[in-house]
Amino acid sequence: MQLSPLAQSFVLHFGEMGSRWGINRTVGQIYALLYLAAPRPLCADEIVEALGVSRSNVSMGLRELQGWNLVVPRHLPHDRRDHFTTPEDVWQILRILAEERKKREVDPTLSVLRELLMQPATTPEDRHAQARMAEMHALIEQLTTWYDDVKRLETERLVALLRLGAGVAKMLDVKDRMKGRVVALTRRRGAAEKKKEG
Amino acid sequence: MQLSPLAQSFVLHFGEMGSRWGINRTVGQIYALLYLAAPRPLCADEIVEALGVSRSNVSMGLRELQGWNLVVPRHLPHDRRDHFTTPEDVWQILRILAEERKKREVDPTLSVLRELLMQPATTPEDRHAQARMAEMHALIEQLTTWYDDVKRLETERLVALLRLGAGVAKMLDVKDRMKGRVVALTRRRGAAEKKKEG
DNA sequence: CGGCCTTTTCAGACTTTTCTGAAAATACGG
DNA sequence: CCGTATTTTCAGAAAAGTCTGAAAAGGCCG
Repeated sequence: MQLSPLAQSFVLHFGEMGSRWGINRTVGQIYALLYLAAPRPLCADEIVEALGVSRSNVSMGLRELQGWNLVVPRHLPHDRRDHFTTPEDVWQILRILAEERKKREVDPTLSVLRELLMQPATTPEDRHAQARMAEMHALIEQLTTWYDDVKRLETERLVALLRLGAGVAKMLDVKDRMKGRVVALTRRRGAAEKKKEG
Repeated sequence: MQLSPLAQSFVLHFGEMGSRWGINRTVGQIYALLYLAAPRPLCADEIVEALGVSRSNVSMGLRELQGWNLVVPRHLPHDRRDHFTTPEDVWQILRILAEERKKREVDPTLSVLRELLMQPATTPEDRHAQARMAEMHALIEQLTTWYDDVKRLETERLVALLRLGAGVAKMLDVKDRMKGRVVALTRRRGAAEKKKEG
């Protein structure tokens, strides 16, 4: 499979971006290629040919991508070779990406912060340091709580929420003005257990 | 300045995480140190002593952090040396981080996608590739539009929005049930220009 | 200006990461 | 089982990134 200039540009761009995203060039390129091809699965040799990298490099890249759940293996009938593809739905990809990055980039920090906050602080410096850590911890908790909540929405609702944007904040004002009437309505639908209203 | 074990752990963790975040170890450590010390600014030599890295390394690290707007220089009276600190408010830090990461990690992709989508597609493969790119482009546009909207909120409101979480989606349901009454109220306050209702 | 203190630059040493080819392992049909 | 097709592993080459010390540059005050 020879890449068209169009696909080539896309693939090369993802290779470049790879470094900024903390993945390596080849991995970025493989992903880009599979993304473009989706839903058609490619086998390793097609990837080798399209990208001009070694077979072993592709093997390792595919393994890493599977570790991220960004690529899934597929078996085609009458073909012994493994084939690979990415989930087709971009919103699904977004969810996976968010989940995996959280797991790798946020969770470890959260757990270190928790641990350090448990330790007794003896000096004023340490007390100050813990106060700073507590602020960071609270922020991350708030973000991850929001994320855990939002990620459960079906895509259609997630899109609606995004489209609304800051409009939500305005709705909060409205809610305040309505002195609890919307809240009451929401409760009636069994929705408001988890949140604390103003 | 000698680091306590508590501060040490925090700093080392940020050093480690640095690689996953696409920044280097020293830069991560310098940032962690300044974050803990904030609002007290530190001079380069204090950083050198605390981290045990070379003066030149600190100089480069500080420059990078200034490029990210995560660290700002300060001049202390009666001291010719430059001092540095991070913004004290974690929400402010979050905003800066989001903005800079978007600039480096999202915007370039968005512009590549736009460019590639402008090009005429001749083959069926290219048409398919462009369709895939269009999906990705639409997703990113939606996310950045939401982000541009939300980032303008004052912190207090942003927090309220986060606390609400997926509750927003429930509010959307309520809105539907109320057959436009909330929308009308919102409009009266001049908030709903930009969004398309159901 | 000249001396002193501070910061920046940068060539190259060092470290880490990426990539490859060759060999080993695995899977599968006959 | 055997032979073939395919994938994985891995040692080391290559590339990329990080860090340092020495030297240059910058800035300030007398």
